[in-house]
Amino acid sequence: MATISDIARQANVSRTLVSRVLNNKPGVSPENRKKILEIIEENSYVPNGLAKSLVLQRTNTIGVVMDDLCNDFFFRLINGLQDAAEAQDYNILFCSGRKDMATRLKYVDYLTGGCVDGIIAYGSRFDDEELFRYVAEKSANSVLIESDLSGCDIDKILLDNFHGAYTATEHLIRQGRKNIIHVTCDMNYDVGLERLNGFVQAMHDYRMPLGPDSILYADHFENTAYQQMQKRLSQSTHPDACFAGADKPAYGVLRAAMEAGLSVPGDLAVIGFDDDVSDSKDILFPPLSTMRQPLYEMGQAGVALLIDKISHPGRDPITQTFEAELVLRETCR
Amino acid sequence: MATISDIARQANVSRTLVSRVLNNKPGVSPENRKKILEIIEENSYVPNGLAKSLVLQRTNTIGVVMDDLCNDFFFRLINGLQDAAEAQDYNILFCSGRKDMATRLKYVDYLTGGCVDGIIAYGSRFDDEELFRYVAEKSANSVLIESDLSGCDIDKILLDNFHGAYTATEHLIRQGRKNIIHVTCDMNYDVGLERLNGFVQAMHDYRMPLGPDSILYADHFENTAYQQMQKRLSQSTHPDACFAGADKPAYGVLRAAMEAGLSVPGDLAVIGFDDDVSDSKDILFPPLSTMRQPLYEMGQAGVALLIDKISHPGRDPITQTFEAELVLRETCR
DNA sequence: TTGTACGCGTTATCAT
DNA sequence: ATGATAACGCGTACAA
Repeated sequence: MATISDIARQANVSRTLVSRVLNNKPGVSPENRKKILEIIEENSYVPNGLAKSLVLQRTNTIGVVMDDLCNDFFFRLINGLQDAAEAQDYNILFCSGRKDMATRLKYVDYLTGGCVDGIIAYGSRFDDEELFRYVAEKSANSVLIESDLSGCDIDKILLDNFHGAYTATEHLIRQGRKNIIHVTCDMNYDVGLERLNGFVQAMHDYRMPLGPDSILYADHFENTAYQQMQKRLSQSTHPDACFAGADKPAYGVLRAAMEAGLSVPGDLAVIGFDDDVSDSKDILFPPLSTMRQPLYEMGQAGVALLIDKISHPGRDPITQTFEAELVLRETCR
Repeated sequence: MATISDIARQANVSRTLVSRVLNNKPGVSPENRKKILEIIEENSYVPNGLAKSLVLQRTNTIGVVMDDLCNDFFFRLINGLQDAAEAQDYNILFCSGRKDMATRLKYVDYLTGGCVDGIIAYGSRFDDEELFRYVAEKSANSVLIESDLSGCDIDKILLDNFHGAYTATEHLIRQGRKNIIHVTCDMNYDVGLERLNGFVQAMHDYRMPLGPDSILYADHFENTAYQQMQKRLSQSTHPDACFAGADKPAYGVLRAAMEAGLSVPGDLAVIGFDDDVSDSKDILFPPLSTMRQPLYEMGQAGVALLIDKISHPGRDPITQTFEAELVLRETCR
């Protein structure tokens, strides 16, 4: 690996001149500039970013920690993060902290070790809390997305899951539905509880019946919700509307309903959550009404917040909350 | 940000001692070690990895470049990469080089700038070739997965797509199928062409009829194959077997066939490629027979190759080829 | 326009 | 056991 000194030696100039050429700065004679550029090309020299960052105290790089990368659901989020970062000439790095907490914390240590200017952590799993607290403690420049960690001076991008769930439920109620149920998403995530709470609150506010059969506990797989709904439909009284805590369970509900011969949205209206475009279900099922989570915008906002924090060290933490938007499609008119 | 000098000053010792404590090395009195550890804790000090890597000329980090991260299909690959890397105490970083070539090359420049010990590049899109050549040229330590770039001294992990396609087609032929068709995956990728070639070669070797209707051009979406197959089934003669270039088009074929009232595998046998477990189609469709691509193992092997190259600089490039495995499920017995 | 010298934060060598 | 010093590769005042 050639260094700047090697280049300087070959060009018979000082490292200063080479540095100036590298950074397109003035103060180099045209002849020298030309000669230096040639030698750089010859050696296919790449400046050492470590040394540069060390002296500049700045890497122009953002690190992202999330528990799982390869999930279609994150498509919009990752695109939002990347677009915003690259628009500001930041590199963006992704770490996947699956597995045990020790590995996750090791990645945070790695990232806080100087290779990035700031960290974005995504997720809302209950057992991720330790990770997020660690991030908040170790790194001055960090923002949490989707995780409402309390008691930490840290920037946050949140979605109002409670309000979104409330809105969806309210819509079903106002539509005149009488027997509304909720199928939860994975309750290991904060969002699961928040959405459940929103549902319950809306039902309560409108004096709607809420019994043990009103809530079906599922997760973010289609199958679980499908099976739960099958069981539910074997009972004598059928629900006429369902708010699901995520789109995947909503599809499970749809399948069970259609197999049971129910018409959608006639016999059963369905609203999901997230607007998870990962699956091309449009042929199998009627297009799903859902609470659209603006993940792209949330990713963008996260990066904006982080870059703002980087350029204004010590400023007070900011929390930015996004609202989910009711998108009405075929399963609920 | 506290530095090692800050810690040393507060502890009234030299940086040397602090460094020894940080790296669990002997030569520090118990009292000093205890005091230093306390002060490190107090300041929640994290050593600067940049400076450390600079002097050690080693980062213990691997960088991965791929065009798209958030795709369920990469689940096994990413897990293989991570498991292998972390087992050897390497950090692993992911960069997604979507968008324009300039951005992609920028990430390669970034990675070759010293922040990683080696680079793994994944993909086989035709227009990625420039990227891969750039990687091969700029970084001594790099391995390409799934891309058979010619004329480059670089380690490669390949899948024998031709042979896999040949095997699948051969199986259908030996099963006594008479009218076999191939539905391609995205032909913008090398793998698309290789699998098509394998199909054609097998058909040719066994003297099977091969006409313009024998090949349906699709991509890696379910819909395209679905529509192509619908069209194909509107013709008078129906195929009795189909080898699809990927699992998603295979599902499209299945759907069209089932909607047309064909029995599977009775009227139509189907074999896919990849064993893409991303979708939970098992309820909708009979479990798909497929050529399983050992992505997890390929990821592991890629990391192993890279680490080997790092520890044996200058060794000759190695190419490792994996075979796809025929997994027989319901759609073809 | 050009070059010298110092500092970024760390580890390693060699003293003491 | 402890500490001073050089080195990693780079940017940048400052001097020439």
